[in-house]
Amino acid sequence: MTFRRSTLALAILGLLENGPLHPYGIQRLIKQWGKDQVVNVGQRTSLYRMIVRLEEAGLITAGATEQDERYPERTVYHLTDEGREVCLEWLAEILTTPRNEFPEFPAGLSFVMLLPPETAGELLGQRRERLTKRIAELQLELRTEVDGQPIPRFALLETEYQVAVAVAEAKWIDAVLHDLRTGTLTWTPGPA
Amino acid sequence: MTFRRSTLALAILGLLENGPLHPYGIQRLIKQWGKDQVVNVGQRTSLYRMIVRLEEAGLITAGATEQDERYPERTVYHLTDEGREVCLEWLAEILTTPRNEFPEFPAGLSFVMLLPPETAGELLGQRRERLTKRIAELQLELRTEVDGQPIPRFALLETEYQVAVAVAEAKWIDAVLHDLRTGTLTWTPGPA
DNA sequence: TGCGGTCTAGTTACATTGCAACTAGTTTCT
DNA sequence: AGAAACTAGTTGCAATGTAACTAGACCGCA
Repeated sequence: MTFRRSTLALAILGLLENGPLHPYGIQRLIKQWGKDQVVNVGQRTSLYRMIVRLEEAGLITAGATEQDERYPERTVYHLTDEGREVCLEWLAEILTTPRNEFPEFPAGLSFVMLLPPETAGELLGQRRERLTKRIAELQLELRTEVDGQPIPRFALLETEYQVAVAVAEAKWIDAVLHDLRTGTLTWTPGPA
Repeated sequence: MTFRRSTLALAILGLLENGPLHPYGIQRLIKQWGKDQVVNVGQRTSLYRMIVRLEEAGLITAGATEQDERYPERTVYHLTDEGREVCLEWLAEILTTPRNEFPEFPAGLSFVMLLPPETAGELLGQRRERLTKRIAELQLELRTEVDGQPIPRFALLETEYQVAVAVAEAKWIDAVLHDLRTGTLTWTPGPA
């Protein structure tokens, strides 16, 4: 019964290395640290369900239920030794092995020829604009300070990476837009 | 009842622009055109289910069932006008709007600080090697010929894009590896 | 001619994820 | 006082992913 790995499970285990925490606290922490950019915790449904499954699998255990007057009781979870192990294993696999996750943009690209080249150009132009904004946002994040101190670089690697990739995409689109304008790249629309 | 978009659904509609086809034929075509790099058709389960749902939604219709002596009967599907419309709408949204799909590598990166910096370096070094191979494979694909003719560029945009992104990732990793070696980037392992 | 391997063409079952909506109390702002 | 936003979940269904199983056809070769 090897537990199937996922970014959500990794994030939960990873955060619990930091100390025991209750579900809502995990979600808040992910958001506070900006990790919600790389881990999907939008709907808490998945989070709660994942926590249950992790407990069943023995990777985390429920500790005392904290009782604050004004909040409903909150069960605090701890990382088990096995959980710690699994977390590091996953980390190693994820870092070493590039894996195709079928994002939608390349899939869309592979059907551009259904559109007239001018339309394709307009659409990609819009994407280019949005990418510019996104890059600016990410770069802002790289420069944010907490208590007057910049965040240490090792805690921002994923953002750095996202910038690198987004910039590469933007450059590639620029090249394509150029070739569309000059007519170097063109096609007759419709089924190949 | 707007049909939820997905790369698989897009691929099916997109391929049917080309002419009516039976399920297995769709899968084969996706593989032949190398689109299986960007559209997940590994298990046919999803494909068959998607076809059923697309038909229920009226985006495709079952035509005659082709009867070849030696094969089981194969129902041929056609694109409907609505299907054609939806396909183009999706294409426009996909091309214009960058969307976060939470790949696992950045998620992993955001927990590197749990590992000792040297280990992180080794793991990323392995990734770098595999990326090199992957890039070579993709570039080979860009240069393949069919009947002595190179494939037209507009049919290879998604591969071009994948190369651009993979190269950017490789360069970023190189920079990180450099900074790890020089000690510019470091941290003390364990929970932050 | 029989054997293994591969291709064609699916189905069944179960695990996991994602999305939407609903409950219900609390704090904060205006 | 009322509206918005936060805390802290639950329920239910739709969609996707993963594994494994069936079953006939074809292909090379020993």
